[in-house]
Amino acid sequence: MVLLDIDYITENESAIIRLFGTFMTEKGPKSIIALDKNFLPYIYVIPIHSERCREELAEFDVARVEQVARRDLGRTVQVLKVFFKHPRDVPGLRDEIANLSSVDEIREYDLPFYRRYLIDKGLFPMGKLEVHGQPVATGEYPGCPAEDTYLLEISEDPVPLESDFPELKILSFDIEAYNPKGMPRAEEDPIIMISFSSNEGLRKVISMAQCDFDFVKTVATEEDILKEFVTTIKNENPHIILGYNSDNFDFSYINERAKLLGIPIDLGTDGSSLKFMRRGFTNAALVKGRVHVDLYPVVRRYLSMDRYTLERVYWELFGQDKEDIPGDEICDYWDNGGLQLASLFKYSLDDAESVTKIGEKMLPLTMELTRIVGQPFFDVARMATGQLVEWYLIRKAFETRELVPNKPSAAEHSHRRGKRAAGGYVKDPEKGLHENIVYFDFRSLYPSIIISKNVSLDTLVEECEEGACHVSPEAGYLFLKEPRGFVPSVIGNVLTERVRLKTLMYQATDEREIQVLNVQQEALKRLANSMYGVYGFSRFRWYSLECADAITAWGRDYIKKTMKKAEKFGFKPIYADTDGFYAVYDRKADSASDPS
DNA sequence: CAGAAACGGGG
DNA sequence: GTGTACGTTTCTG
Repeated sequence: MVLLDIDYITENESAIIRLFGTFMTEKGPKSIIALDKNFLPYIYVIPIHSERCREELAEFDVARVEQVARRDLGRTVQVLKVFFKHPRDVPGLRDEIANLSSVDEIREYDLPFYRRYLIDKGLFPMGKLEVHGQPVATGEYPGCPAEDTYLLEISEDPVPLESDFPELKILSFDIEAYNPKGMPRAEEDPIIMISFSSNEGLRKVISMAQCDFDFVKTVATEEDILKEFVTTIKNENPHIILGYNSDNFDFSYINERAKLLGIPIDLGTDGSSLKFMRRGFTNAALVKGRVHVDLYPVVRRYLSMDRYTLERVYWELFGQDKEDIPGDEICDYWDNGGLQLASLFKYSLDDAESVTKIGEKMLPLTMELTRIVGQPFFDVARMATGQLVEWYLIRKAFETRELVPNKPSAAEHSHRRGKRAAGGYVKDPEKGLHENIVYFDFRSLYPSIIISKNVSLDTLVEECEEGACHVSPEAGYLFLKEPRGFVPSVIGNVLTERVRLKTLMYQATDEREIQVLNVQQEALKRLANSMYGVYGFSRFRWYSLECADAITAWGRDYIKKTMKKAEKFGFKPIYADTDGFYAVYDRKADSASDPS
């Protein structure tokens, strides 16, 4: 099966992991839910005194305790792996355990259960895996009553398989609501149209209004629009549902109208209804077993524009204007009928089709990041790059038996924000119109410094033998040359893998293969380029003012030295920023030979 | 000027 | 859900 999503449910006081997937049958793709009953949540406890700690832990209602060896800041430590009976036990018990007199510190106590599962089992969403086990009749598990879904209880660990990009069915939708007073209010303003577009050619607009277009499906009431909305999605059975600002607008609006009118929006492959997850101050709309992706946050992250309206994004990606009906005129177009109503139908469908097109352009990168970072597509599509890097490192830490540093407390966070590392070197540009400009820049300056100077939390030392350390300019921080630090080794591997993929890409002849390799190396580039920020980002688990400071100090040192050298050859710098500078060639100043 | 509040996308 | 965005712009005292 291809792993689309993951969560867990509770039955008889214990947690059951649900792997939502899809597999091919002769009749087309079929949804599958694989259940795993054999995974327990755990945290690490670093004891002051191991025996005494085990005695104190015996008083707690935990499943079991194991002693294991892990790496922490360059040292091997013996830690206790404390298993709990249920994820919900963790928040309460961890604090009590942290306060025990025999406990120094607790670690990895706040990783969501399903993410822990993916990491520990070596599974990657959007990748293939093999599952073995017993089929289960639907209805035997809470929340698994969907008829068309294959339900399986797994008897051994899922086996991850090598796989190409999965071919996924994408269904986009867009709603129009009646809005006589500006933005529509869900308590009173009805939905008047819902349009669909799929990557398999579906074009459909549901409305209670009539129109001659073949894509229009006319129904009697708003209730019927919502029912037809649910039926269409169930029939199309897409892997991915796309919208634009659908987390906060379309799905929220549909949910509120459906509640008001008593229509169930049971779109999940387990038969569950639409859910909303609070992510900070914003919502994410969740359809179990399918991946709902809101393209708005995706586009905001990957494209740099002044505005992110659907029209602007479409223009940016395809260089074409899109027909637009200003928001406050939609109710007039609806009320006036005739030609105006017809163009409203066209506009609505066009929006859904634009979403499909934008999705086809933007999703491959998100898909690849999902397969590298190893967290659900749903989450990756909504994660900031800092989060992506962090979850990538957490997985790498598990693979190399490193303990993950804790998230900063609120106090620690504000303390970190108080003092920030100095930035890159900037030389203000010299005024005037310059000719014969040359540009010099370091390729991936900061990642290169991290690797070559072994800048890492576990290599930073107070003192060291002559020649055994890299010494940073200015503050003089010491980083051991050996062994390789955790973050430098991860960045090193990412860059090596990227070089390998680029080599394969240049050798490849198949157009599709070239495209895929290109997206893969792009994803790694994105990851490597965000990784240098790990030390400077105040929310980050691997934050280190010393490391951040050392990196920028080396950066300033390199750029200034390079500029000085360039000046000797007659290049006069006119502007510099962080990892590069602009210079004009001044023949008179050139004391050396041919500057080329 | 600093800190608080609003904003984004959507109709 | 082993949880609570985010970075930037505009307003206010």
